[in-house]
Amino acid sequence: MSSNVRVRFAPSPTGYLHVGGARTALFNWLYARHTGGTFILRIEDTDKARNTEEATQAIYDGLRWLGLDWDEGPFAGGDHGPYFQSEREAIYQRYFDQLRDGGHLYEDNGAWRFRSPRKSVTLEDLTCGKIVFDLSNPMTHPDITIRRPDGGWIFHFVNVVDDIEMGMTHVIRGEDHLSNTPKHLELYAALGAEPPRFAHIPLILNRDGSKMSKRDQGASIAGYREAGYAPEAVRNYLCLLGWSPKDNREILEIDEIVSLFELSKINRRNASFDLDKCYWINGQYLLGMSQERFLELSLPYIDAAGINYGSREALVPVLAIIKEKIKHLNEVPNWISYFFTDAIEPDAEAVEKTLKKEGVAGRLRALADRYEALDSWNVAALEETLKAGAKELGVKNGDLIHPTRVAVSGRSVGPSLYHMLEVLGKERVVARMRKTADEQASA
RNA sequence: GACCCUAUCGUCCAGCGGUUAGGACACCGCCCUUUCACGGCGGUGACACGGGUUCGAAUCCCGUUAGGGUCGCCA
Repeated sequence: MSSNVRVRFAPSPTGYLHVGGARTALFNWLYARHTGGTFILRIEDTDKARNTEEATQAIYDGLRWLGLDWDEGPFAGGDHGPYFQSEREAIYQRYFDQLRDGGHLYEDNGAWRFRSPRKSVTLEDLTCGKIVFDLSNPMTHPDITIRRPDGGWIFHFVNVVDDIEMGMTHVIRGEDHLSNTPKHLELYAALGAEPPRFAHIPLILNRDGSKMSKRDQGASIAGYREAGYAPEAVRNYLCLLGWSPKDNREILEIDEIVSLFELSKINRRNASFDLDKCYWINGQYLLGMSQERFLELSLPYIDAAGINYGSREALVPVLAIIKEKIKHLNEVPNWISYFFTDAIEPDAEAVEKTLKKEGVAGRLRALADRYEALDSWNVAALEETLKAGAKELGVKNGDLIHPTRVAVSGRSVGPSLYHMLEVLGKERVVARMRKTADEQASA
């Protein structure tokens, strides 16, 4: 399916990729993919003083991480370039001349301003509906500046020019631009251009209702990667902020969201960002994803932690037993480290609570002996042996389970004990149990 | 202040003239499980307020209030 729909994400590289910006990009991308149109990335770097290379990179990284591929723009090419406003000087000059020759501009202290026709402007917004703006009062709606005394261009002008030049059919942007739209409409009219259709989407606020800014928790897209979120989970959550499939489902494949997505179904209310919900969705994704995907996503965190796992194959059974236990990928290293080293650093609290008990050393030795004698090393045999051992020793199952867990992993929390023992292997399990028993006996 | 947008559980969404106002997160119980999670069952919890319209309003209209946005030689 293809269409003539052309939409764009036009960030200004002055900070990091923010969830609000990512959501705007996402909705544009969804609409392009839904309609079979074209998604364009345009970098609005007209403010030389505030633009940075890192911020531009963060935009690329964030969009790629979320899987929002663009069809035209930096790296992608396209025949409507260049895609950096800083490289479009000649185009702006041409449009500027057109406006000036048409008598729409006047100079004011070296800056150039656009003379508003001072009429009422009607916007047929695809998500907000029909809105009429009365721009007749110059006190409340002053003429906009389009060019600085130093020759630099102002957002309103270059944004409109580029949307004309790049053939945009729809402009999907944050509601913070809603009040700017009548000015843009005046510009389109003065330039004799057909304006695109507009769709203003609600803003994302903090839990307390305040506007989300770069400093707020959860604001930076890069932060989600660092915190161990799966990109598909964050993307799913972002889709739900202002849009829904209308049938109470929340975890949806992106392909299905693409097919269901429509601008008219976007909410009108600002939404506040709920980190708890995003966290839960991430857990759901981790739970539901394939072992291969889990491995692929976990690897960077494992490598960063410097765990010497040998081969990917060695990682597979270990990751398989912790996958449903964790909610964040950055927890993976801590959950698997003791599978790949004997240099365990025991958790002091766990040792104190479960190992510093009367008779622990003896019980560990007794179970270690039984385990050593085992012919088949599997979950069923391990469980059976432990329970039989507890019976013979006259203790509760827990009196063996907890010390064993701490002895072999150094932690009180981990995967299912029997699965953990199975993957660890007889040799290491027996050795660690005996070593711990010796330590406790001599302590 | 002017203009614009918005108003359903604490949060995110359903609802679009007649529902015991539904789901999810969070929270609180219970079950499962001698770890931690997952899962299951149940519970607390909302139509901002005031006027209309209508036989009947969460749903339509007006006002008030509240929140957000815009009013830059930022984008």
